[in-house]
Amino acid sequence: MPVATLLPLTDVTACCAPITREPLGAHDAETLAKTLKALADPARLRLVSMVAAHDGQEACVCDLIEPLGLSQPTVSHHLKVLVDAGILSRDKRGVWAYYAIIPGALDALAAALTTP
Amino acid sequence: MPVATLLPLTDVTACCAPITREPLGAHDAETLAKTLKALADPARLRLVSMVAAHDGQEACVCDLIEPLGLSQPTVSHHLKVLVDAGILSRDKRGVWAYYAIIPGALDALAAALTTP
DNA sequence: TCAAGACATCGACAACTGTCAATGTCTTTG
DNA sequence: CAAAGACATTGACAGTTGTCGATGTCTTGA
Repeated sequence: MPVATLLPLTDVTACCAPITREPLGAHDAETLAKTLKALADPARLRLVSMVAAHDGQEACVCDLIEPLGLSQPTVSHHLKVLVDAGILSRDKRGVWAYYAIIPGALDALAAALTTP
Repeated sequence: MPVATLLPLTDVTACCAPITREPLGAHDAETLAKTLKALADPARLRLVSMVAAHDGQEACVCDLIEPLGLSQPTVSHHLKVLVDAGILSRDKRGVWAYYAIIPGALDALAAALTTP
């Protein structure tokens, strides 16, 4: 398994200048779109905000299923999308998998959307 | 035709607190997701940045087709999605339709993603 | 070693999305 | 009025996505 696949699929942190500064190249647009797509879903937005608001800024899947109102496989799927996008981190401790927001990820995304 | 459909389909400006402050409600998540979905496409991201970087912060469809490399109907379609999401405005002058970024729209979106 | 439980993965299916060719609408100009 | 041109709309199609039930994997505790 190549190392690259262990890294976030989309690294928006070092992606591109704010989109209102200069025309976005095709490649940068693809990268930024992938990250935005990961966030552009009601269930995933709620997951991110639930994780952020949880005690210790982390939460396990079992904390998220019931308030979200979706099945366990679906919640796992959404969390995987967010991890692959570099928005959440996953830390397996014992039987539980704890998810947390990667510091700076959302800010980097926001920065790409605005004029500084 | 009810008046409501003339307004932006998603009004993220007055949508919700930053998603990292408190768990997002189902309705707010839906609203925010709709706006993000509008932006979460490479072609539309490039359109937004091309419009922003164009002379006078506005551009007509004919300015955008060739650099984007997509067909005219497809470009029109993407522009409509962005207008419906409240990100771009459309101003028809003569034969041309000029699109511009609605001031504050992207900033409101960015603000919803970060802790202030 | 076995049972229970937390989580991930798989397979399937309906719904949605991006794209284009063809066509329609409306404005300008000859 | 007729022709040309800018843009929107329609219809169709392939590809993607969100969801769930069923099943697999791994850890803990008896």
